[in-house]
Parts: sequence; C-alpha cells; structure tokens
Amino acid sequence: MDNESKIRDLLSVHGLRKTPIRKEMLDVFMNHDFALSASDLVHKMTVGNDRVTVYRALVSFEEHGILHKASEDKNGVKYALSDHNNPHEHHSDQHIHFICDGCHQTYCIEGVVEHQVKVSSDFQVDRVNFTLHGLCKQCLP
Amino acid sequence: MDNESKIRDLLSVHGLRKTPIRKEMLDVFMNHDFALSASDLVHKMTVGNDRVTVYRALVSFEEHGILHKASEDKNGVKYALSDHNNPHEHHSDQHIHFICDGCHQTYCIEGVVEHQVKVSSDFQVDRVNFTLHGLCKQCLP
DNA sequence: AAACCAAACGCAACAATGTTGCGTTTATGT
DNA sequence: ACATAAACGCAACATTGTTGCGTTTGGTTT
Ligand SMILES: [Mn+2]
Ligand SMILES: [Mn+2]
Ligand SMILES: [Zn+2]
Ligand SMILES: [Zn+2]
Repeated sequence: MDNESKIRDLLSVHGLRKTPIRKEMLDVFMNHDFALSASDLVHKMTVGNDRVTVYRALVSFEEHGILHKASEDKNGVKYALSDHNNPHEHHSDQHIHFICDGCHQTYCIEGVVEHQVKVSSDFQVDRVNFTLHGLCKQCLP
Repeated sequence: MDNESKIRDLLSVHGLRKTPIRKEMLDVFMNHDFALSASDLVHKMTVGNDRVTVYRALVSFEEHGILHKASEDKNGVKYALSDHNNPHEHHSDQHIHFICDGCHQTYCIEGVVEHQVKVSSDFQVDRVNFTLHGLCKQCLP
C-alpha cells in the first residue's frame, strides 16, 4: 500500500478530515526516518501557511495516537509517527529514542535498555525516562 | 561554615565578582533542595530586576561548574548547584535527576541506574540520559 | 445537487523563554 | 583614589507555543 492510501486510511480510522495540510503533514512524516518539530514541518510543506494550524494538527494527531513526542528540550518538541503507522518499522512496542550528536536528529530505534534503579526511599520511582546519545550511521567517522 | 562564607569563597575561587545579584542567586540555590529556573530565581530574588542579568549569571555559573542543568523541557531549563557546592549533599559524582509528578520539582538525588543497552549497530551509543519520575516524599499519599 | 454543520483553517494577538547589542555602573586590583 | 574589566540594565529581537474568533471546507444529510 502506498503512502497516499495509508494516509487516507489513517485519517479515516480516526475520524479526521482529509485536508491538504493534514495529508501533507503525514506524508512528510512518512518520508523521514527521524522526528520532526512544528517548524520543521512548516518549512517542508508546500500547502498551508500558518504555524497555528500545524500546531493544532500535531496536538490532534498526538491525541489520536497517530504521533508521539519523540524528544523535547528547550528548543521544542519533536514528533514521530507512532508504532503501527510508521513505514520505517524502526518501532516496537517498547522503542527507544536516540539523539545524534552530529546531525541532532532524533531517531525512534528498536532495541532495549535494561535498567535497575537504586535510589533513596524518599523518592518513589514510577517510571524511568531515558534517551540515548551518540552518533548515527551517517555521522559516524 | 555558613552560606554567606561559602558563597564568597565560591565566587572567589572562580574569579567571579561578589555582586549582590550573584550572591543572592547562589543563596537562593543553597536554600532550596530542588532545581530552579531563571524565572524561579527572578521571582525569589529581592535585588536586581532584570531577567537578562540572571540568564547571563546562570550561563557563567554553568561554565564555571558552579551550576549544572538538572532538567530541561519545553518550559525551560532548571539549574542546580553542582556536586561539591551543594549543602544538601544529595549529590555524588554520578547523580540522578528525579522529577516529581506531584510538585513538578526536579531533585538531584543520590543513587545509581545500572543499565545495559542493546540497539542496532547503526547507532553508536556514547551516553544514556536518565530521568526518574514519580512522587517525592512530600507528595506521597 | 443543495443545504447543513462541525472540523479545520487563517489571522491577530499574546505569553514565555532565551538571546544580542550597547551604554552605564561597580567591584576589585593597583 | 584611579583604572578597568566584569557585571548590570535596558531595549530590541527571535523562537516556541497558545488562545480567540471569524471564515472556509470536507463530509454528511436531505
Ligand atoms: Mn519514538
Ligand atoms: Mn543534578
Ligand atoms: Zn547523525
Ligand atoms: Zn513532589
């Protein structure tokens, strides 16, 4: 199934309208294997001309589980397609986020990070967030 | 040794001037056991009235290793005193950052997170960033 | 095909964080 | 006391993100 059909299906399944902007947003996501920010999208898109529309679509896509936040720092949030919608298949149910020190892209990658936490009982640890850092294939020497 | 003396020493050691603003900034940090943002500081301080001065002092303190970034998200960066300067002694050489889901404060805590990373060889992992999430002592039921 | 309507869009305005330039003040060594 | 670089204060700006509101439009109903 080609991307256009996938996109139409995806929007249909979630009861979202197939507008030019939202279709192109998903198309951009499907044509990149790393996470994108709102401004990344705005710059890559040909239709639409309003940041606000993109922000609101991102929120909607995240609420519907189409996208997820892949990384977040003071420079903003980057989103990526959620597991089942990602043609790159770099996803598994528990997937990992890798931020390249070279190209500064955020990748959703397969793999596992086993960890054992030992901290003071003054803190009840409910979950552990981690991000891997290093160099991606393109940036390796 | 009281905080005032510590602060004077700290600034002296790093060749920084003992100005009212910078002394009060360090005083505020020493009187809190969680990380603070630039705007946290501005609101807690009695001297000085310019965000820019605080931002520049934070950068300077970080460059000199007096402070370190304890957490960072889309709402901004929070700083904490670095290991040897922290009167709360929650620090060890490898310390951990805990973000409370209740009070949303970031704590530098002692402890370790042992981990084994297994990912595709397309990515060279140089370091793993961890953040623990849960409830702090004050927020526990 | 026309009508309907909520979803989506576009625009203006705003808030928060952070940065830069530049002139002024002040802490500190001489 | 003087000199000077560090630090400060102010204005201006950039970026990310949000809210309100009127308009357009995709999808449905008639
Ligand atoms: Mn991901
Ligand atoms: Mn810390
Ligand atoms: Zn890279
Ligand atoms: Zn708490």
